[in-house]
Amino acid sequence: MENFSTLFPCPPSTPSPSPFSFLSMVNNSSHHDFQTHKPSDFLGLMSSTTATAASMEVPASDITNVDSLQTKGLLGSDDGEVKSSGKKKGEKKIRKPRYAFQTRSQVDILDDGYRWRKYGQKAVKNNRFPRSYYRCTHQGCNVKKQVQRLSKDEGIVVTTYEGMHSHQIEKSTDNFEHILSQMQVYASF
DNA sequence: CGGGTTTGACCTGCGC
DNA sequence: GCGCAGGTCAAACCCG
Repeated sequence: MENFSTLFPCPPSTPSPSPFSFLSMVNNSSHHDFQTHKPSDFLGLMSSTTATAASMEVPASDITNVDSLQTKGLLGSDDGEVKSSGKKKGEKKIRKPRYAFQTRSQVDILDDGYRWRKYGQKAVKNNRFPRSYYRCTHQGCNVKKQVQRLSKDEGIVVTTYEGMHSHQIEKSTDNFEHILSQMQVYASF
């Protein structure tokens, strides 16, 4: 759980069906090309973002990459094999790469434009907040996400995405696009 | 009535 | 093998 890959590829000119299009690249091996940002720089910028976003009613206001996460057991690795030795005899269990955002938000759910259905909630060890499990409701799209609030800082919500969307975004995400645009700015540092 | 949420049970992997 | 923790299922429930 220590070594996660970069969270914000955000290539400047990628044709995308949604602000979260970079999630569609998770099955692309090139995601290793993306560089990690220094968490200190990143978080430093975030504080200003928080104020801005808060005044715009966005659901989530700052975003950072998982390299700064130290929550035990919160995330898997980025190379598709989340479990350390998660393989079955005969066929190996393929786990999709997972990508996490750390966001500072009053609400748990980021309105990323896709429709999600909650399918589970679990209490997490060493965390007084439960982890929620969501699946994309679009037919044939089995993207999942987990949402968890950090117990050490309850203002921070970690959203972990697994898989890629196979469809267009389903509703307007003006607010979220604004966040994404800000993310790109930060990513350029 | 359809779609989403809640929640306890169940499954699986892992460490001891 | 056992117990624990994470992840998923599915029935019941809720709500527009």
